[in-house]
Amino acid sequence: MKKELIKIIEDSLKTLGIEAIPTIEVEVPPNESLGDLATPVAMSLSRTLKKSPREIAEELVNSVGDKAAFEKIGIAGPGFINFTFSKEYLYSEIKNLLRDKGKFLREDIGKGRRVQIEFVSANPTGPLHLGHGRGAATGEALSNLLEAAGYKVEREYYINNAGKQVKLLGLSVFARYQQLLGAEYPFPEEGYRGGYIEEIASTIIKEKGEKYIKAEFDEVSDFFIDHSYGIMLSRIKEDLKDFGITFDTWQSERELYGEGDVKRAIYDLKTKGLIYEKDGAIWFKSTPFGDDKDRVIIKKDGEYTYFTSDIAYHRKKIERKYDELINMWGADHHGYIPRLKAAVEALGYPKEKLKILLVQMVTLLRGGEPVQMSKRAGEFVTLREVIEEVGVDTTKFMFLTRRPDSHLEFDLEVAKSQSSENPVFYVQYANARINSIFAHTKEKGINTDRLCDADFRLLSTPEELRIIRKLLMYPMMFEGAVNSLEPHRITFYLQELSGLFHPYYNKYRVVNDNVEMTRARLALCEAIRIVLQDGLTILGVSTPEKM
RNA sequence: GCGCCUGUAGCUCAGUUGGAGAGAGCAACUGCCUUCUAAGCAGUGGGUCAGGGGUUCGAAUCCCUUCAGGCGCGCCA
Repeated sequence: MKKELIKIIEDSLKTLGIEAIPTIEVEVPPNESLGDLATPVAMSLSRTLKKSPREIAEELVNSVGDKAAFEKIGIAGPGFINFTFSKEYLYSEIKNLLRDKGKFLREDIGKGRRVQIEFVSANPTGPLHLGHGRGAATGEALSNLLEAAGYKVEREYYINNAGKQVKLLGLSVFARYQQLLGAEYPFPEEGYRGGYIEEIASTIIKEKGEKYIKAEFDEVSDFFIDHSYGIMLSRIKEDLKDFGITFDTWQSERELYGEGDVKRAIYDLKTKGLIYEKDGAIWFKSTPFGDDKDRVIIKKDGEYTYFTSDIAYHRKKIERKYDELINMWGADHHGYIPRLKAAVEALGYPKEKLKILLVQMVTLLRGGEPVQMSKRAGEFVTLREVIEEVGVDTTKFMFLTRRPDSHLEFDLEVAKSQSSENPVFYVQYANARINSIFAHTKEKGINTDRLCDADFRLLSTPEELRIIRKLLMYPMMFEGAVNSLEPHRITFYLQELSGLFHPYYNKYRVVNDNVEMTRARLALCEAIRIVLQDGLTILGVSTPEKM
């Protein structure tokens, strides 16, 4: 719809002999009585052509070639050109949708380009909390969206299993282990205090008995660390699975050390003269690449920093030759962006290749009161608890009806009390109702084959035409969502589409005495169902047959 | 102190990358189930787009500034 219009506008500009044709912008007019689509192009041409916008608009309108596609073309306001498509055009497009939905719904924007999306990547030192859930839902929806747009998408989870944090996890479990067996052992100051630490300690007792009692931690640390983080990681995987999130690859931080990636990264920087020593530590000269200070990559005590392995990690990503890299981070890591981009650029890669999307914090409330989310203190509500309390689809929709970079207040009481009113059900219900209509046709023995051949001219009520127009907007909305990397646009679109269907359903009977009319309306319902299911699938939300 | 994000209806949030008279859901109130699912429908009320300047044909959107909230500024991850 949009593409065709742009072409028509371009053609008529050419007929007018205008040489410098700008990128034609097309938008939806604020009021539907004005038309289906509008362009402000006359206004932007006004300056270069030294003519008034309305004058240009009139010339442009007069030179439109394909008049049959439009019912009317009007000029309004300061010089907007409003296009109202003809019914014939709408009918032929809806027919295309039904005939070949893949071709209609999909815009091949990616053209097979490879993109890797790294998201969640929570430290395996505790269960996933709600903030991780937001990243998970958003990352999954974005991945699905890009995949639908013709990108080859790889979803990756980066496992921080090498540093101080997993060591602290091991030590926390070790301390609990000793305490459970009645041995005196001081719990680490900064240790993880959640109940899961004790659970892990108990399983170790069950499996290994008192084998490690009164041992030195340093001697058994490998076991405690590996065992503990292994359990945490498998729990995280369970949580993600139950939340409906899948990953293609799991990159381990340890592996980067084991396979020499870290050494190679340092070597690369060294040969570029970007490494120096100061105060007993080794530094990476990141300031020439836009960072505000240089960064330590090997500490005084000989240990690497987290940043060092991250450099290696991103070097490896780039070596894998993705056309684009997307990292989805919690917004609390935003200060880390300049240094990582500096590293990417220092290694000789264009930093535009790496896009870092921030997902803002989730403030968890219960009845208006903030709930603590500190992992260390062990007081936090897990993602699992939330989805058990309010449901997977509702939780996802809570996240996907918001811009990722907006702060979000998630009140458990509100989420629960509203869960039956949640917009997700409104959309799913529209789909379920349509299923129900088709179930009804079966009982009545109505032929639902080849609905694309129905007589669309029978769809002439304002409601029906409005629905058709909305359906035809889907590709335009889809393209916008892809280009801006904003899956939440789909969420809003689906609500709007459902908001047209429900009143229609209420006012008109799809299955009625007129066979041809029934088939035409069934065709419309089928088209709605196709779009609803496509959108919900991209969002990672289920499409129940019945509700 | 510096940097990033946010401020739109009572509440939670959209606002198509600068477009036309500012939207949705929830909450409140009034009606609608013997016919394809009432998780629905029809209707009513609700705004200084945080404040102030600027840029231009045109600003919730861009720039400056003030205020408010959140988050960062480690040889932690």
